[in-house]
Amino acid sequence: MAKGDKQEMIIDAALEVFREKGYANARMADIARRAGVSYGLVYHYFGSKEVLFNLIVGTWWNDLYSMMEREKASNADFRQKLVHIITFFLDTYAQKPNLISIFVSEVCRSSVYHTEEGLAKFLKFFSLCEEIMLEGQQKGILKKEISPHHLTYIFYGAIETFISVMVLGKEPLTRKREERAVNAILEVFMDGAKAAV
Amino acid sequence: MAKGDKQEMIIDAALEVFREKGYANARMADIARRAGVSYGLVYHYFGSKEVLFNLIVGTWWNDLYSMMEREKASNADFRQKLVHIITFFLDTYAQKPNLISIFVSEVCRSSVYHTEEGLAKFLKFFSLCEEIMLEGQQKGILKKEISPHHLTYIFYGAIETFISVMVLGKEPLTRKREERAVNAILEVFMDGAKAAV
Amino acid sequence: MAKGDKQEMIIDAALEVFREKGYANARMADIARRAGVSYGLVYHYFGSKEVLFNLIVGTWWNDLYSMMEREKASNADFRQKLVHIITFFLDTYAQKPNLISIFVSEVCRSSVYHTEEGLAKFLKFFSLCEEIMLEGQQKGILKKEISPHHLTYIFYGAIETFISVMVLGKEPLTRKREERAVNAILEVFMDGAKAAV
Amino acid sequence: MAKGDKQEMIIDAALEVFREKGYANARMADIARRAGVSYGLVYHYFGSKEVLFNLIVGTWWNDLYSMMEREKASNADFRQKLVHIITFFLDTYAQKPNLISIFVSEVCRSSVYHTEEGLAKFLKFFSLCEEIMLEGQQKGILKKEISPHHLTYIFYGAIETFISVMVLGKEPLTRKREERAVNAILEVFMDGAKAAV
DNA sequence: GATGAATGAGAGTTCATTCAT
DNA sequence: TATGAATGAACTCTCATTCAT
Repeated sequence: MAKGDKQEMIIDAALEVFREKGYANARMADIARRAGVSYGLVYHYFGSKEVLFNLIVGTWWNDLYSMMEREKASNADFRQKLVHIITFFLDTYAQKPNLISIFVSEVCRSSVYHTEEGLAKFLKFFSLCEEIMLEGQQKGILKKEISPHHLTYIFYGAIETFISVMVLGKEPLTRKREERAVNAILEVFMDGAKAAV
Repeated sequence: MAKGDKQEMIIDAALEVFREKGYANARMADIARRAGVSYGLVYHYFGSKEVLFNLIVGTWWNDLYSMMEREKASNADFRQKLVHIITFFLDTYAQKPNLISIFVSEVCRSSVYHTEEGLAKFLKFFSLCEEIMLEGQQKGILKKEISPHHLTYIFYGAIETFISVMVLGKEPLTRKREERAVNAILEVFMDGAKAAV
Repeated sequence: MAKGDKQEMIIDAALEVFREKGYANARMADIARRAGVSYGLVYHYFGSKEVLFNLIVGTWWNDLYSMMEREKASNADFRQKLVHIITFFLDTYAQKPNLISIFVSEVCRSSVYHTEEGLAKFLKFFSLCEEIMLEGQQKGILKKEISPHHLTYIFYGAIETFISVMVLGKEPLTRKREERAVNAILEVFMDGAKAAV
Repeated sequence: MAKGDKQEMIIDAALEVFREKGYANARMADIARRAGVSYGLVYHYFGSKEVLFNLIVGTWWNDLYSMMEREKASNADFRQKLVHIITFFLDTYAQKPNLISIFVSEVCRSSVYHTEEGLAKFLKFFSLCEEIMLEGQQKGILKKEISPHHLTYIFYGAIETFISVMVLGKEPLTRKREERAVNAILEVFMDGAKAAV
C-alpha cells in the first residue's frame, strides 16, 4: 500500500467523523477505526487531533481564498462573479459534502468564535468578499447606499443558509435544484424579493 | 439570600461560560466558580450540564417562537413584520449578548447538527418564517417566483450573519448602527442590491 | 404529630429502602422522601446513615439473642427448642419482611465480612447456637461424632436458605407453608434425608 | 511483558480488592494500584467496574454449572455426587479463596437480591441441584416426603455456611478439615443428627 | 512505517453531611 | 422540631497522547 493511500484514508475518515460528531465529540479512535488503521498511525502522520482538524480546515480555507482571488482578478461580468461564488459552495457540497458540512457546522463556529486564528481566517474571507462588493459599487452595478460590509453579510448569509439547510436535510444536489438556488440568491440579492408593481 | 438569586446567578454564569468557551469546553467548575457557588449546588438545581444548557437554550427558542407567532397573527404591515423580526434579534443582542452569542455559535450548530431535538427546533422556526413569507406572497408584496423556503433562507441568513459579525467583533449596538442594519437587510431583501439605472 | 411518629416513619422508610437497594445504594434522600420528611430531620434524629443502619440491625441482633438465650434457659424439650428457633425466623419473615430481608442480604454479608463489629455479632449468635447443640449432645439426643460447630452450620444454613428463597420469591408465608418448612428442616436435620429401607 | 499477563494481574487484583472491600467499596484506583498498572489500563481491558466484576462472577457461575451438569450426567453413586458437589466448593475455597469469598459475601447477596440477572443465575443453580435431589428420590435413596426444593435448601445451606465460616475465620483448609466437613454435611444430610438409640 | 498497550490528567456527577433559618 | 439550600470530597469513566516493539 502506498504511503499516500493511508494518509488519505485517514483524512477521509476524519472528514466523516468530524462531520458526524463534531470536533469535540470526535474520537481519534473513531477516526483510526474508520480508516482501518491503528491509532498510533494517525499520530504518526498528523501529530494531534487539532493538527488533523486544522489541516482539513486549512485546505478548505485555501480553496476558498483561491477561488475568491480568482474572481477578484477575473474580468468576468460582475453578476457572473457572484454566480461563481455561489456555485463554488454548491459544487463543494456536491463533491465534498463532509467538508462543507464541517465548515458550516464547526468551522465558522467553534473555531471562529473561540480562537484568534479561526477568527482571522473568517475575516479574511469577508474582506475578500467586501472587495468584490466594492468593485460592484464602483462599476455602478451595486447601490452605494449599502456598505460593502453589509452587502457581504447578506450575500454570504444567504449562501451559508442554503448550504446549511441542504446539509441538514442531507439533500442530494440535482442540476435543477442547483440552478434554482443560484437563481433565488442572485435574483433576491440583485433585484429584491418585492413583487413588481 | 433568596433561593431564586442563586439559581439566577448560576444561569448568568452559565451564559457567560458557555459563550466564552462553547458547550464542549465549558466546565461545570467554571460555572460554579463564576457564580460564586459550590460545585454541588449547580447540580442541586439543574441536574446536569446538558439540562442547564437546554434550559437556557429552551428559553431562547420559546421567546423566538412567541415573537414569530405574534408577528404571524398581527395585522401589521408586512414590511413592519420583517422589521420586527430583525429588531427582535438585534434587541436580544443588545440585552442578552451572551444568549444570542450562544445561539449563533452553539445552538444552530452543534445542537442542530447533532441532535434530533435541536434540528426540530430549528425547522420549527424556519417553518414559521416560511408562513410569513407565504403571507407576503399572498398579499402580493413578495414575488411568487421564489419559493417561501428560499426567501426564508435569504432573509434569515442575512440576520444571522449580521448578528454573527457583531458577536465576533463584540460591537456595541448603537441606535444608529441598529437602524443601518435594519435598513440594509430590508432594503436589499425587498428591493435588491442593484443600483437604480 | 407526635415525636415518636416521625422517628418511626423514618425507620420504616429506612427498612424499605435498605431492603430494596441494599445499604450501599440506599440514599438518605430516598429514605427521607419515603418517610415524607426533610432529610435534615433524618440527621436530626439519627446522626448518620451508618447509625441509622446499625440501629435497625442492632435491634434485630438483640431480638435474636434474646430468643436464643430464652431457648437456652428453657426447660423445653430439645426438639421443641429447634422448632422455636426456626419459627422465630419464619415469624420475623411474616411480620417484618424488610428486616429479615436486610438481615440475609446485607447484614450477614457486607457488615459481617467487612467490619469487626459485624463479625462479632455473627459469632456471638453462632456461639449461642453451638451451646444449644452441645446441650442436645449432652442430653443424648444428638450424635457426638459431629462437632457442635458443624451441627450449627448445617442447622442455621438450612434456615437461612429457606428464608433467602422466600425473600427472593417474595412468597407470602401461609400457615401450611410454614409448617412444611419447619417439618422439612427438622426432619432432615434430625433423621436425615435418606429413605427408610 | 505479554498482553495476557497484565490482564490477569488486573483480574487477580480485582479479586483481592472485591473480597476485601466488597463491590460497593472497591475502588477502581485500588485495583489498578494493586495490579501495578495505570488507572486507564483497567478500563482499556475491561470497560467498567461492573463488567470487570461480572467477568469474575460469570467465570464462577460457569464453573459451577459445568460441575453440576457433569454430576447430573454422571453414572456415579448418588452419595458420591453429593460428595463431589461439596468438594467442588471446598476445593475452590482452597484454590481460589478470593473468588469463593466474593461468591458468598457479594454474589449470592447484593447481586442476587438486587438484579434480575443475578437472581436468574442463582435460580439456575438451584434448579440443577433440585434435579439431582429428584434423581436421589427416584432411585429410592432419598425420602419422597420432603420436596426436592427443600432438600436443596438444606443441602446447599449447609455448604454455604461452612464456606462462609471458613472465609470469615480465614481458616486454611487442611486435608483433615476438608474430610471432616464433607463427612459432617453428608452424615447429617443423609442420616440426620439424631443419636442412634 | 505501523501497532496498540499503556498512561494519567481531567471531566461530570453523586451524595453524605452541615447549618442557617 | 423541622427544613432544604449549600458544600465538596470522592468516585467512575474518558480519551488525547506516548512509546516500546
